[in-house]
Amino acid sequence: MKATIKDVADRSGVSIATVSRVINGASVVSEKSRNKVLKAIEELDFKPNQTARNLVMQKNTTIGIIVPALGNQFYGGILNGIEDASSELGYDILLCTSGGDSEKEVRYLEGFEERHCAGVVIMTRKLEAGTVQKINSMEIPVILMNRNTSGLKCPTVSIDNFRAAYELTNYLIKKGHTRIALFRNSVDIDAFGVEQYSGFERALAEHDIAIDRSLVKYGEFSTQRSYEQMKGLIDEGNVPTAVFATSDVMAVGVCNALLDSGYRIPEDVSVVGFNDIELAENYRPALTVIHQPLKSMGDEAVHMIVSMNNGEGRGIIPNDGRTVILSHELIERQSSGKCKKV
Amino acid sequence: MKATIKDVADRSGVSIATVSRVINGASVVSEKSRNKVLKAIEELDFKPNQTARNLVMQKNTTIGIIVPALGNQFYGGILNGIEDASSELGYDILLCTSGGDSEKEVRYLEGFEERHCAGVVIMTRKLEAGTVQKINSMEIPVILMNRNTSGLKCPTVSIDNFRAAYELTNYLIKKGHTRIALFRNSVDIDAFGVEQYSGFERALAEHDIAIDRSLVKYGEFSTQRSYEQMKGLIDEGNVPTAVFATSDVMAVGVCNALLDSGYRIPEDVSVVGFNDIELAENYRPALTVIHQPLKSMGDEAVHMIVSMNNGEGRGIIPNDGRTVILSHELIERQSSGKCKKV
DNA sequence: TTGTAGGCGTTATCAT
DNA sequence: ATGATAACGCCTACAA
Repeated sequence: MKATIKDVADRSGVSIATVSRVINGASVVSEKSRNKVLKAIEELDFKPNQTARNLVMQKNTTIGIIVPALGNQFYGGILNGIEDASSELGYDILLCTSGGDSEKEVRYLEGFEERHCAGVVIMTRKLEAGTVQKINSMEIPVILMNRNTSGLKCPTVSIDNFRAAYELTNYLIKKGHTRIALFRNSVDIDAFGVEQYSGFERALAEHDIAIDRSLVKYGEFSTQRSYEQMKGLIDEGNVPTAVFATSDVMAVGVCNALLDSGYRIPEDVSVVGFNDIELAENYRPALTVIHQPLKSMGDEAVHMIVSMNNGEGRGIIPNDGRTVILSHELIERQSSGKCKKV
Repeated sequence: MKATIKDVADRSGVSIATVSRVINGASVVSEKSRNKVLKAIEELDFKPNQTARNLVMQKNTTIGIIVPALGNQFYGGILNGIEDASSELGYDILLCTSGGDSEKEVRYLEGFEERHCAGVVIMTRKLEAGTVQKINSMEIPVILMNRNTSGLKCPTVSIDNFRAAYELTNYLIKKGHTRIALFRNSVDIDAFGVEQYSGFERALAEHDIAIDRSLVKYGEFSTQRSYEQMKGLIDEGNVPTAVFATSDVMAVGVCNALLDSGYRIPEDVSVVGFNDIELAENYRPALTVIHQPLKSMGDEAVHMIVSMNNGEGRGIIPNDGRTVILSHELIERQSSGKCKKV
C-alpha cells in the first residue's frame, strides 16, 4: 500500500503534525526535523492523499465542467482556455458531457455539489427549466458560458451576440446584399440565438430591408442539416445572394451544398459564419466570420470561480448575476464579396 | 452547511449506521426505519459526501485522462467514447491537457495517483522517456491510446497502423500512382508513425517503387505546416500525383496549398488522409481516408480500466502489456482518383 | 518548535 | 434489525 503521513512520521522520528507542517510549508519547523522528514518522504515516495485532504479541508480544488459534447472545436476552444487557466491556478477539471440532456445536466450538477467542487462552468445549447432551477439552487458557484442570463441568477461570460450579428449583417448589406438568408437554430429559445436574430433583424430594418421568411432556415448546429436545408433552397430556385450562418459548421454545410450544385463562392453567393473555429480558416473558401475569443472565455470563467472561492467564506454563493462580455471581431476571408446580381 | 449523515440520523431518530444502510441499499433495514430515513433525507436534501466516501472506501470512481489538447476532433472523438462509457459505468472523468509537455504528463500522472484514481488513459503525440518511466512505475492502471507498446509495460488500444497505411498506399498504387508523397511527423520516434511509415514503405517495395526522399515531408500534425510544405513542393516544380497524409488535418493543408495554386483534386493530384475526423467528410473535396473507430477506442479503454479495477485486489497492477487492436476501414470519397499522368 | 488529540463524513465490524 | 465505534489520511487548535 501507499505510504501515509504516519509512515513518514515513524520513519523520520517526529510526529505526524510536524510532517504535516513541512508538507504544507506552514508554521515553522526546525531545519533538522524538516530535513529528516523530507528525506523520509523521498525514501517512501510519499504523496499526500488528496481525498483525505479535501475531506478535512472542507474544500476542493476541482472545477466541474459540463459540455454538450467533445470533439467540437467550439467547446474545445473554450475548454482549452479553462484547462490552461485552472492548471495554472492549481485546479483540476472534472469533465462531463451532457449530450444536451437536461436531466444529465442536473445529475452532474448534483454530483459536483456532492464533491464540493470549487465551482462549475456549464455550457449548453439550450437551457431547459430543470437545469435553470437546479443552477439557481446550487451551493457552489456556477458560471454559464456563452449565454446571457435571462431570469437566471448566475454569472455569465460571452460576447455581445446582438452586436456581433448586427455588425456581420451590416457588412453583408454594405457589400450590396439584400437577399440574405439566415441559418439559425430552433433551440434558441431563451438562448443567445435570439440575440443574434435581433441583431440580424435590426440591421435589416435599418436599411429598410424586409425579412424574407422563406430564407430563414434552421440548421441546428449541424453541417448535415444545413446542407439539406440549403439544398432545399437551391431546388426551389430560391437561392439568396448571401447566407449568414450562426455557426461555422452550419456555414460549411451551406457552402458544401452550394459547391456541390455548381455555385461559386463568393462570386455567386457569399457565405459568412460565426465563432471562427479553426475549421473556418482551413475550409476553402476560407470563411468570413465573427471571431469569438473562445480561449479567453474559458480563462475568464475559471478566474471568476477561483475569485469567488477565495473572496467569500464557505457556503456563500455570490451569484450576483454579473456578466462578462468579451470583445468579438469581424474577420473577412474568402467566402464573401460584393453582390453582383441586381 | 450541507446536511450530513448525522443530521439525517438525528432527525429520523435512528443511528448513522442505519442511515448508511438505507443509502447503500445494503443489508436489511426495517420498512419503518427506512421510511423515516428516506423522509429525513428528503427534507434535509441530504447528499452523501463523495469525498468522505472515497476516503473510507479506499477507492475512487474517477478516471484520469491526459490529452495533448482539446478542440481537436481526433482526441475529441476518443474522449466522447471515454465519456460515454464511463458515464454509463458510473465513473467520472478528470481531464488534463499536457500540451505535449512530458513534465506535465508526469505531474498529472502523479496527481492521479494521489487521488487514487481508478485508472488513467493517456494520449500523447510523442512518448518521452520521463513519461515512459513514470507509467511503468504507476500504482494504478494506465492505458496508452493509439500507440503500440514498445518497451512499455502498459496496455494499449489502437488500430493496426502498419496494415492501414499499407492498404491505403496500395489503394493509391492500384489507381496508377507511383509518385506518391508522404506527409508525416518528425515526432514519430517510438510512436505509431513508424508503423505507418513501414506500411507505406512495404506497399511501395512490393510494387518495386523506390521511395523518393524528396517527397517525404514533415507536416507535424499541422494544417499550416503541411500547407507550407506542399507549397514548397509546388514551388520546386516537384508536385507528385498523389499525397498520403498521416492525419486529416495535414491532408487539408496539402489540399489547400494545391487548390490555392490552381491544382484540381483529384484530377491533377489525389490526396488521402488518415483518421477520418468529421472534417474529412465536410471538407471539399471530401477526403478519402483510413477510418479509425475513435469512439470505440475510448470506450474500450474505459472498459479495460474498470475490469482491471474489479478483477484484481487493491494495489495490484495488471499491466500485462495486453493490446487491443480495433479494426479500421478505407473510405473512398472525392479527393482521390485514377492517376492521369504517365 | 513539537506532540497530542479531536474532528471531517462515511463505511463496516462488532456486539446487542 | 440496529447501534456503538473503529478506521480512512490528513489538518489544526491546544498543550507542552
